[in-house]
Amino acid sequence: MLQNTEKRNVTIVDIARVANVSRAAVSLVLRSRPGVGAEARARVLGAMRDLGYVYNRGAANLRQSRSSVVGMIINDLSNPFFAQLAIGIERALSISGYMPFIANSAESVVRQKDLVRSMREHGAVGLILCPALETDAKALNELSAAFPLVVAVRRIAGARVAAAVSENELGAHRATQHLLALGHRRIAFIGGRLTAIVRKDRVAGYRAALENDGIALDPLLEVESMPTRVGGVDAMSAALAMAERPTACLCFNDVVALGAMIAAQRHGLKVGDDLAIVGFDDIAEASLATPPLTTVAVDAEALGEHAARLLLDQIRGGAAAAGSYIGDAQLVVRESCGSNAQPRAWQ
Amino acid sequence: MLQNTEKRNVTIVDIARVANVSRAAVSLVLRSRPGVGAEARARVLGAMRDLGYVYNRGAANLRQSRSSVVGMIINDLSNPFFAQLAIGIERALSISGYMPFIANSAESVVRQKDLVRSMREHGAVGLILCPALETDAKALNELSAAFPLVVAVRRIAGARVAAAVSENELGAHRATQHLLALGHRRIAFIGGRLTAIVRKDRVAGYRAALENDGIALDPLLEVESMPTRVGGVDAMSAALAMAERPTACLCFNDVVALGAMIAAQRHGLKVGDDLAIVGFDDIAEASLATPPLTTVAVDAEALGEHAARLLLDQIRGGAAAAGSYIGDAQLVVRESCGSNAQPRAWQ
DNA sequence: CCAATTTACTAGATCGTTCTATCAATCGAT
DNA sequence: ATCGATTGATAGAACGATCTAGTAAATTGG
Repeated sequence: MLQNTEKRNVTIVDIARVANVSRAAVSLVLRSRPGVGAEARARVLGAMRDLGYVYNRGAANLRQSRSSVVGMIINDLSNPFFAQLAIGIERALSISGYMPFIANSAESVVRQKDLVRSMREHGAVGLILCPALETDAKALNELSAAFPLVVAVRRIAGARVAAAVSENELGAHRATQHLLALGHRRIAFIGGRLTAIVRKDRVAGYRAALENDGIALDPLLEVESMPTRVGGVDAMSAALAMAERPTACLCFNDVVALGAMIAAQRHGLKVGDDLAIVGFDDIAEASLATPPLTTVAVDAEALGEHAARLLLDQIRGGAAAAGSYIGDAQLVVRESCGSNAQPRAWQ
Repeated sequence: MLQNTEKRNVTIVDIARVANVSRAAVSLVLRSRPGVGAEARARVLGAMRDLGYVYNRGAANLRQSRSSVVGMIINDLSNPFFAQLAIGIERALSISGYMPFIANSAESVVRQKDLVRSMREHGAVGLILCPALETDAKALNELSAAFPLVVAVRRIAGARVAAAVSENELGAHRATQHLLALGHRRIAFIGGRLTAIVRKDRVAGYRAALENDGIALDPLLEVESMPTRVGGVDAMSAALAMAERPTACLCFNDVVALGAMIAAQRHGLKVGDDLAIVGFDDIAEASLATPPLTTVAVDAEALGEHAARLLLDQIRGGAAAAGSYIGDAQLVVRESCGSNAQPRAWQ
């Protein structure tokens, strides 16, 4: 096998010279277009193999002034829900012929800003963003005006941007109704940041369900935390330190719920018997927890697929499209609110 | 704010015209190099802001024939260990001024191959690869000869490539010794693919520890599976269906161990009392499982950091460097092998 | 057999940036 | 004054692909 001489990488000019054709002919072969004969094509292919040619997509993009890379910025890759979402988006985009690049903002708005800039500089034709907490709506609107953008999972207050999110209010309403139907009257909302719209939506569903049953809201029962496992531990510890403990908790999401379960067990409570816990997302761990976690299922793959579709519409259809997708959120009853075998025994 | 006319994006030529300087001057300002006066620089900066200029890194890379993007291909982003590794690598690379792009091969060698090609085409200057199962060693050697490459976590049989891995054999040895010290004599190795070197190394440590105590190896006790949670469920189910059940299991990794715990609980066994389970990796879930999982801790962040360093050495130092890093693997005793409070009570 | 079409192929311009010269001032220092 | 540095600025050639507009030969068809 011929080795690259290390000083300069092989280009179509080298191929053209070896195959004894013009650059243009090589370019046609590369893109498998008609207009070049079988024997010439064979010579080109042979030369490419022999010289170890690698296509320079950057040069092609420069000339064509369009590329096929799209960016994907995830706020927290260590959260399995977002990892799953990233996988879903990646798959949907790559079967449409786009090359998605994933990056992790780790909930840092400054890192997120750098990443957005970098991806635009690298010629991304669009961006799917799971925005970091405290993302500025104005900056998002400006970005969206200049550039195909879809936000996923989290809407941002005041941002008029295409979005793929889920039925947060309805899902939380269903979960709360379930807890009410089980006889609970003192139900807490555990975790999540106050400023996050997702939390506001879920809290709205939670409050609506309580008020519908004529239960007075207690602000103390809405505990803030980071949307992480340790956040869940903290928030639940705070809730259990209250004078009048809740008997059931709707958690901001599953990782918070898993943290909350840890905290409850540390306090000697048996989740399911002494305390009911509901999560949100239905990540893989939820069904494997002890006890298995009752949660509101969000189909991350579907969310990813629709986010990808919204982005492609925008890329292909100009700046016109700015639709949105709202995915369903169904309650999945497991055992963290009491054994499934004897539901509503109190009725 | 001036809007882009949508037909053509603004370039340094536009900036130069507006600021009344040459392209070269704009380029100097962009890279904040000397050779342009204060007032001209101010005019350039103003024009950039007004026109909404975005730097075209592709064009710059083309001219300089070098870029700052490096690729990162992860075999399974849904495994928190690899997600954590990805985060570690990303952080290490980005503080060195490189722009890492993450992609997920989902254990598919064909997708992995496509991704490698795509990343080279996009001008990546190097690649950190967590190879998919069944990755071909020859292809890897050829790639490494032409291109800075580091494999992380998994070595590949026959591949002479820079690698950042962990003390798999020693770690498994330590874990097995721990189980032996607790009095176990029938110890299974659960999960992982037979062809994976990581598994071979861990099995080697497991066997060595058993033989060192004069315990005969039983091939039936080494159960293969996919290195996933469902793989763990399957493998443990198979192990529990055996005539002579194991009393302790060393699992290929933590996700397998978590799956194994599920299977054990389904069979009515109490993990820690009826059956001892040890994992490998120490992912975040390990300490939060019920019971908390005893495991062999691998520092994913450190592994990522060293993988990044190895790659940077190769990029900067030419093809010379091909060192490797082997990270420590310490046993972390929790409760999945019996309560920590009364260890070795049988002695 | 000649015009019209198709096929195979190519030279040169082009994308947006950086690099290499080169040039005209300005500034000291001989 | 004159020479050499230093500073500020610039024109034109790269980088590696694609696109446009064209040419020469082969094929069709009446």
